[in-house]
Parts: sequence; structure tokens; C-alpha cells
Amino acid sequence: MSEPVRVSIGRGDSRDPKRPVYVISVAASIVSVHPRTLRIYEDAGLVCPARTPTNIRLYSEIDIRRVMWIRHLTQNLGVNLAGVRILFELEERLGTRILERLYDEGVDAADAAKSADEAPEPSASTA
Amino acid sequence: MSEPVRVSIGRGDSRDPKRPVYVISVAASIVSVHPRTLRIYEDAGLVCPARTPTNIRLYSEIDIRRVMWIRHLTQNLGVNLAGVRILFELEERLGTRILERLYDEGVDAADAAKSADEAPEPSASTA
DNA sequence: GATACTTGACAATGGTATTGTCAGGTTTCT
DNA sequence: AGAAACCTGACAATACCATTGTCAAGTATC
Repeated sequence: MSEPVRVSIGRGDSRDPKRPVYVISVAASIVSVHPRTLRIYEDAGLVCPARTPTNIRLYSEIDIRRVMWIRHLTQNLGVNLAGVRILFELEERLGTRILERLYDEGVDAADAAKSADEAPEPSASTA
Repeated sequence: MSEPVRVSIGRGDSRDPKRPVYVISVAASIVSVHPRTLRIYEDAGLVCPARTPTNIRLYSEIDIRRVMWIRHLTQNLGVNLAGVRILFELEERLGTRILERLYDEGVDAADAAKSADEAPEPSASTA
């Protein structure tokens, strides 16, 4: 996470945000949760990390971002996992970044002003 | 209270779904919840029944429908009130009946198949 | 072989949802 | 006037959810 390094295999393949790279312990430390929590999210169908041929979970940048959204929705906005599921489904169904629009129009800060102090944008840097 | 009576003030005003008509005990029995629960929903900003000049709550048909959505989301889909709030806000922001679209495309039945057996359409009859 | 992963189970903590009640006061209806 | 239903605010019990944490037995990686 120091700098791009420009490894490049020719096309933007090595740093593809969809590429599964983090094992669960690393992913957990990135988003600051217990590995147990990540497994729970997976059981709930909220994240689907890839697996190595030998069944080890590998989280991509996109998976990480998804988990960050879950954290934001649950910790800052007080939504439970069932609510997160609906929101994700809605986003898929509508094919829109509805969650991001919540930020753009400032929904959280305005109404659910509870402990919302920081993290106004849970996307993993590489945006 | 036995029949329509055709009160009519000329235009469709008497049966306007926005017209506040039910006191809390009646509203509560219609949606099968404790009056306490309706006050909680109001405190949470999820419903805003009108008030008489002397401060008595009066729920409209629309308020009733709104409460029915809350009940469906919480009881059948397991969403908490924070989640309901977000969904309502989203619906306002997007200016779309996103909740209804969930039904149209069968989200609940498909994924959150838990205790979802009945009430596949919580709109108050008068649809 | 040591370290980290896998699943499955069990548990403790703190929080939420709902119902329920009680008290003191106001409104409504008969 | 008096009964019944409303108001607010408080307090509480129940049951369920989210998160963290651990333990055990087994597999993968270095």
C-alpha cells in the first residue's frame, strides 16, 4: 500500500480490483474486524470471496469495499444485516449506485445523525 | 360508520387516502400492533400522523399503508427500523416505488425466505 | 513442523424490537 | 359531571441480532 510499483503484465491485470488477493486474516485487519465476522458476512450471503483450489478464501479489492459498506451501514447507520442484504439486492436490481447517492445527497449526516463522525466514504482508496 | 353515506363535498375529498381519520387505537387494530408500537414508529420518524387541533393523532390511509410496509420489512424480512428509515429515504430521494419493485421482481420470497408465508402485498386494500 | 487456514459449535456482551404498564394530565362523548 | 380514550414520559420484560472470542479436529502452506 506504499505506491503503484507498476508491475504490469501488459494490460491492467495484476492490479485488477476484482483479483482475489487477501487471505481472511489480512482482509480482516484491513477492515478492522474479526475474521469470524467476515465468515458471518459470507454465511449471510453479503460477500463471496473467491477460493483457492484448496479452499482458502481470497478477498479482492471489491470484496473489501463491499465489507466496508457493510461496516458503514451497520456501525454508523445502525442497519442490521437483513437491511444490508435488501440494500445490496436493490442496488443490483436497479443497477444503480444507490448507496453512493445516499452520500451525494447527504442522507446519513442529516437524519441518522447518531455516531456518524468519520468515514464519509468507505471505498477502498484505489477508487 | 356503517356505510359510505355519500357525504361528498363535491369532489373526491371525503375518501381521500391522505385524509386523517383513524385515532391511534383504531389504526393499531387495523395493522395489528400495540398503540405503543405506533408511537415508537413516530418517534423514529417513520410515520407522521396528522394531529387534531387538540393534539390527538389521526392516521390516514397512506399512514396505514406506510405502517404496513414497516411491519412487512421488520417482521417478514427482518430489517430493523434503521434499515426501514434508509429504505424510505431512498425511495424519496429516487422518487421511485423501490419497495414495490422488490415485490415485482420477487426479491423477498427468493432470498430472505424465512417466515415469509403470507402478506405478499401490504398495501391497504383500496389500491 | 509450525503457522494459518477450514468448518462447526458454543458463549458472552451489548443493543434493538415489541409489548406492556403506570402515572399525571387533557380531550371527547354521553 | 363522569367514563373512556387520548397525550407524554418512564420503566421493564422478552426475545432476538451483531460482534467478538474461543475450542476442537482437520487441511494447507512455508
